[in-house]
Amino acid sequence: MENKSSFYSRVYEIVKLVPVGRITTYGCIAKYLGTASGARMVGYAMNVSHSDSEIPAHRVVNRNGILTGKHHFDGVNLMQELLESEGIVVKNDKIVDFEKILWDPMIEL
DNA sequence: CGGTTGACGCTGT
DNA sequence: GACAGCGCCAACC
Repeated sequence: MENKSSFYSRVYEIVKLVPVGRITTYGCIAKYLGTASGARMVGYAMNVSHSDSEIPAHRVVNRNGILTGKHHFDGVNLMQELLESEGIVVKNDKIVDFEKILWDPMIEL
């Protein structure tokens, strides 16, 4: 666990801890980091996460369970494909049973 | 050191 | 119920 001062590094660690078949939200991560209002920062951190191929950014969605960041992937369908590949059902760019598979670091940790 | 940005969230109309 | 605007905080130029 590298203790990086960068806010992003912390986000990476959280996302990496998300188990397969589960997802988390920007707001939950932001809140867990102490910056509840900085949900945008979490999303921005994911953008930088491209340097780290170990980060399943597709498991991170907005608080509605919508694949808001799918546009940032290699392909618009890639994000949904990855989620479905892990057993997550996605419909209309939204995660089905989103609340059921939601993995909240504040609760799980 | 200051301005801009950004994969969000909430409240108001 | 849908849409728009504002706020937040941290990194980047």
